[in-house]
Parts: sequence; structure tokens; C-alpha cells
Amino acid sequence: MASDTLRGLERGLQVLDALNLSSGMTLRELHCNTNLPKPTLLRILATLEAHGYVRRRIADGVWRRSARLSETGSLQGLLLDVGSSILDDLCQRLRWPSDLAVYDEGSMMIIETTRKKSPYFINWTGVGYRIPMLQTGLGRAWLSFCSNEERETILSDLRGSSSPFDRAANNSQLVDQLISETRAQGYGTRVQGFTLRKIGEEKTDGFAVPVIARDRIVGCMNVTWLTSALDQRTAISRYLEEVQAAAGRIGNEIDTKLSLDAARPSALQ
Amino acid sequence: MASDTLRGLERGLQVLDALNLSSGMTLRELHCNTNLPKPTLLRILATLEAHGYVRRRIADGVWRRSARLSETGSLQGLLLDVGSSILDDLCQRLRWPSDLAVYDEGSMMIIETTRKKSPYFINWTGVGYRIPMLQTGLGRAWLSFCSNEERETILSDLRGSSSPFDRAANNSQLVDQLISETRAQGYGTRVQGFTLRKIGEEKTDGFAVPVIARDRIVGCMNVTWLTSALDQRTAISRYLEEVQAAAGRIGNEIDTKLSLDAARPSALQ
DNA sequence: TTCTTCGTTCCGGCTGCCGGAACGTTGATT
DNA sequence: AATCAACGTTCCGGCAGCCGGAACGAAGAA
Repeated sequence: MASDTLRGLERGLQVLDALNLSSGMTLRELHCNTNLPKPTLLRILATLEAHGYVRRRIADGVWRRSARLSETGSLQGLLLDVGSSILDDLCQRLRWPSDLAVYDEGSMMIIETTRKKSPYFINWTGVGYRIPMLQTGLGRAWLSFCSNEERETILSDLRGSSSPFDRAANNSQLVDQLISETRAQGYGTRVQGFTLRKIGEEKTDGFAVPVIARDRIVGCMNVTWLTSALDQRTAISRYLEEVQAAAGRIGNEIDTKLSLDAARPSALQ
Repeated sequence: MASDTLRGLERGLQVLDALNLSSGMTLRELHCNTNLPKPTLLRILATLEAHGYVRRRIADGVWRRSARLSETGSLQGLLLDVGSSILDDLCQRLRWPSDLAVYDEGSMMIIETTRKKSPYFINWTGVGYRIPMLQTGLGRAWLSFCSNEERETILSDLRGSSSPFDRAANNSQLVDQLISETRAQGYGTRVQGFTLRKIGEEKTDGFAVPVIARDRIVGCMNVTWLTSALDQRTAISRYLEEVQAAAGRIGNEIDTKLSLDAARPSALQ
């Protein structure tokens, strides 16, 4: 269970964490901060040093976190990171599964989903799966809440696409209507009865909202349910608020993490 | 000794390292990559996850390094990081101690030194200690190898300084001469007999070279010796090449690490 | 010089960890 | 529908890896 965890490793990470936010500590300071006995600390530090995670300043013997680059994490990495656990929470509350997706080369790409965890069996599509922009809630939400410049780029890409789904991008009247409607309601819905599903599976429906961080759209998330269990009006009235709250939480956490990073202690002293 | 190290922690770091450069692996892949038994991996991953170091994607159970920001490390952190071990090497070869310093607010600030490790007892000054720009090898080297813009800024700062050492900045003829001389030789020396030392300590001398990374100066390093043991001419002929090589290695390593960072794998897939 | 503080080493004892093996589940194959 | 293979998960008896108090040495402070 939750306690199936390694004490030695745990203590090592504890030391790493302590060093991370202090830019250098002596053995004594570490001892006071972590309450670990000094011989133990010495062993931990030796191990961390051997793997290049910490380094001891020769001048004064102070232990410092060594500068490992390549741990930054892109914005999308962050989105996946915080999104994952919030989607999980949401699924436990609503029971219905959600997806998290980003725009990528002419379609929405799914980067996380709780379809596996949901108790309801719903047409399973994995990470990396792509769905069209104009027929789905996720796509419509992205198009409606991204910047004007981005929308223009996307639409012109779609006009040049060979996919039958993307032809609708030529009907600018339809597109405009779609976007203003989506904006007005605050969520995107899919084309009546539209599902990319295998034969024999139940019909589903859903809606999607944007995830906003740093004042721009960074992703979209949705909820999906079986039409046999719920009609759209009921689902939206029941779940919209909660899904929007979850999207808001994702955006907030991203913003916080990014600003924490900007304010981290200087590398010296 | 070198083997006084914790196996559990070591394995945990091994897993972290594996995940770092792959952006996601299944248990099986980890098992193949690390040769650790699967139950052990499960325990390690549980521990890492509890501390927020890794996260499991719900969609497909893939383990990913979680996006921890605040581990980036400034350029100065990097300098200290790679400089530390290279200074250490150098000290083992030359026996004489070295310092690593950067320009900071009107003087050179020492950020690392091997005076502790050197077998020769030399006037001990710790991290954070400041030395003047115009009288010391470290200061002269920085002034001579920084950009023209930076030099102008520094000199005008010095002219406004209250320190008696910095008054020489007003004598522009002297300054120009100093800089062209330092540039010509490739290293900076100190004012004849200049030492900030306590009474009773032996006289020292030294020279300093710039550390260049990303095509600009990022630090200066020097060697110090007792005048009672060596005259300047001998010391320079014996050590200059080696010190310049060390400075070059520091610069190169910084450049490599920075470009490795730029080329790291995408956070998705 | 003496005293205090900090880092390092030592070693007997025990518990935290180990990993083979068995099990349950998933999804591919015929 | 049935079979099979691959993967993740759980179990548990056994032992070595780790533990940390105590003693030691070195380095400043008084």
C-alpha cells in the first residue's frame, strides 16, 4: 500500500529537497533541518555526490545541489504533470472519464485520459490519439479560446488539409457561428452524434472547456458520458461548473509553479 | 571510502536518471534498462512518486519524470559546479591553490577556492570575499577580457567608488596600458607585492586568466604561490599553460552542458 | 593554552529491504 | 469463444545493508 516505500531513498530525497531550496548547507545545518544522524547524512551525501546530484564546495565544505540542467520541463510537460492528478480527482467525483488534449498540427492530440480509471466502459483511445478540430468539443474549445493570430493559422492549415473533417474550415460563416456560440456558452460541444467509435460500442456525448495559463490557452479538457445514461442538458447542468473549476485549478497550478521558479534563490551564497 | 554509499538510494537515482532521458517508460522498459527486479522497481517508483519526483500517466501507466522546475541553475551556478572539480584537479597537479571569481558590484568576488586543500598554508579568504579590480590579477583579467560595453560600465562604477583602490580608474592612461598589457600576455598579474594579508603571513604572488563560455567572460581563475618558494617568471613559465587549459575546460564543459539542455527530448511521448 | 564545535570513523546489532515465485488481468491470436 | 503470452502486482522467508551511538581528530574561539 501507501507505505510500501524505501526508507533509504526517502531520506535521500529529503536531503535533496532540503538542499534545493537553500543553495548550500553545512553538515550541521542539514543535521538540524532533517533530524537525520550525521553518519547517515554522510552516507547519503556520498551517494548523491557519486551520482552528480550534489557537490561539496571545496572552499568551506558547504553542500550544494549541483546544477543539473535538462530538468526544466516544457510548458506542455507541466500541463501533463498537474493535469494528470486533477483529472484523476475529477474522475473520482463524476465517475465519467475525461481527456486532456492540446492542439498539434491540424488536430487535437490527447495527452492524458481517465478512461481507464472510470468505472464506465467507454471507447478507449490512448495517448497520442488525434481528433478533428471542427467536429469535437475539444477542438472547438481550442479554436474559440486561442488568440486571433493562432486561430487564423489553424484555420488556414485546416483549409489545406486532406481530411474530410477539415473541409468545413472553408465555410467561414459556419466557423464564425461555431466560435461565437462556443465562446458564449464557455464550453465546446461535438457535432450531433459524432463519435469516432468502433461498431457495437455505445454512443457517447461530451463537452470541453479550455485550460488557461499565463493568459493564453495551453490545453483543453472534457468529460464524456454515455448518451444512454444522460442527456446533454442534464450532464452540462450537473458537471459544467465542476469541470471548469478543474480547468481553472490546472491553470492556476501552472502559473504558481512557473512563478515559484522565477523567484528561486540565487545560486550563490 | 568511495564505497560508503547506500544501495537503495543509488538505485533510486539510477531510475531517476533513466527516466530523465526518456520522457516516459513502462515498468517493463525500466526493468530492461536498469536490470532491477520488478518488485524493487515498484517500491522505488512508489517512493519517488510520494516525493513528487515521478508521476504515472493514468492513460497508459507510463512512468514519467515529473516536471520539477527550479532545478535549472543559473550560469553562475554552472560555473561553480564545473569549476569546483576542475580547480580541485588543478590543485592536485600544481600543489598551489587557486581561486575562482566573478565580477560583482565593483569588485571581484571569490566563489570557490582550493586554499583549504593545498598543502601550502596560504592566507585564507573564504567564499564571498571581495578583492579590488585594478590591483589584482583576477580583476585585471576580467577587465581586459570582458566586452567593451561592460568595461565602460565597470570603470565608471569604479570612478564613483569610495575605495582608495578604485581611484586609479581615473587615470585612463594607466588603465589602457594595463589592459593592453594583460591582453597581450593573456593573463593578469597583481601590483608588485600587493597582498591583502594579515601581518605575519608570508608574501604571495599569482596570476589570473579568464574563463570564457558562450563567447563571453563568465569568470576568472588564478594560481597563488609563496614568493619565498618561486619567482614570478618561473611560476608563469611552469604553470601558465596548465591554468589556461583548466580555464578552457571549464568553459567547454559549460558550453556542452548548455547545449545538451537545448537538445533535450520533448516532454511528450 | 584550553575549550568548544564540527566533521569523520568505527562497529555490533537489527530491521528494512530483497527478489523469486505465484497470481490476476489485459489484449492479441487462432 | 477459447487459448496464450506478456505484463503488472502481491506475497513472504531470509539475510546483508544499513543504522546510529560513541569515540576520535581537527580546527577555531576564548
